[in-house]
Amino acid sequence: MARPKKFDERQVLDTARERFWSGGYAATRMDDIAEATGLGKGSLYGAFGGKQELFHRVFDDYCGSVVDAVGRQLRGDDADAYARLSAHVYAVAAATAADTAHRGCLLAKGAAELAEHDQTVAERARAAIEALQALLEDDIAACQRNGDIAADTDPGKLAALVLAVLRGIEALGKAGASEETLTGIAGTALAVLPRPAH
Amino acid sequence: MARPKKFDERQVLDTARERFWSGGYAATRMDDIAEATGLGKGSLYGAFGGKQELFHRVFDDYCGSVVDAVGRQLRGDDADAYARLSAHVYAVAAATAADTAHRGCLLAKGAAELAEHDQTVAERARAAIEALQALLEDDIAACQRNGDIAADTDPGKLAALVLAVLRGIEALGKAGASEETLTGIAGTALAVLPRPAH
DNA sequence: TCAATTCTTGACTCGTTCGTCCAGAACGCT
DNA sequence: AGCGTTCTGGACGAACGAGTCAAGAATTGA
Repeated sequence: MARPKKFDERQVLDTARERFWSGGYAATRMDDIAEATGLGKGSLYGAFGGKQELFHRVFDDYCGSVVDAVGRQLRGDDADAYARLSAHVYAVAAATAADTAHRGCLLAKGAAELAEHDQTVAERARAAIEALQALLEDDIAACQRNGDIAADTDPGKLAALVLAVLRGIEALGKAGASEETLTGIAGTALAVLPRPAH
Repeated sequence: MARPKKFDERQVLDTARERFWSGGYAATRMDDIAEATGLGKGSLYGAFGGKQELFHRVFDDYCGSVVDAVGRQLRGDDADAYARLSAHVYAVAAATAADTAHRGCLLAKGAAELAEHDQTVAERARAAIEALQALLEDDIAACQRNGDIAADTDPGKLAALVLAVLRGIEALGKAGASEETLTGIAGTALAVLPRPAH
């Protein structure tokens, strides 16, 4: 019926994510993205609408994939709940330390740059954070059922604390903290979680 | 000898801070700053050199004032060390919640936007974070001497954890967390700090 | 008062960047 | 093959923003 698209939308979004991630929104040029993807600007605008809309697509995708990935790391049987929590916290510290370019997380970076002036970004970020907290809360509740964490503490409160520590690890990583420091924070955070008596 | 400056450098820096803070670096125009201060662009460039140099001045100032302010909150006698720590943690949560514009902290925002590509900003942010950690460590060590926190935990590790929580509170605030959530995190973080036996 | 010096103003230059537009290409259907 | 439709590429327009510059203003010392 009509000429089919020559490019893979998924691939273009990935490339755009890469650019926005390392440069930020304002500093990334549409021409960059066009060149990086090999697309002409006409195709780019035709397919995605404009810079802001493209960023929203990328940001949404990113938030979704982060929540998915964390979900895969945290969901499972009660028996392994604490091991999964511990692995996740250390994984975030390691990933942040390994990010030598200090790009941090696009969720945090995008929110920092745009949340104040872009309602859509703000809302999406809020939703993603809420989802992450829910995942943590479920896992912590499982830890409590399994006797790995004291049952007399509100799992929601502990989840909020752990989430804050994770976001803090990333912020410190962006500010140049060493891998040792970040791993140390992960360990200390896990160590101070209240254990059941005996 | 020569015509004296008509403007107050301090005031210009404050105005520039305001602009950079709410708009970010890339999205803030020198014309904006010129208009906001009432200065002509010539004076602005004559006095500060250029956009990047002006931002560096603003950023340095900001980092210095944050470290100073925290220092004033945390330094004092051993007897009040825990009260000061507690007050500080709650103060950060309250301040973040009160920041309805979700601007967050310029230190975090600037680092997020520029640390990857601007060596000077990265270095300054790292130094500020290190100074904050040192202040926390001193206060926590005082708490331990006074018997408010278990003495068998490395104060440096606890300080790193608390710092991560504080940075995390701010990150969550920017993502839209409620005052209740933020205050809750502050309380939970203080509650899980290890107490001396009896 | 005059000269020397530094500050001020805003118009100007020049590169940059978003978004548009259009001629032509690729495809499926008849 | 011919046609309608959609995609492609890149030239173009228009606005914008960083930094410059030159003419004039304010000030002190002689």
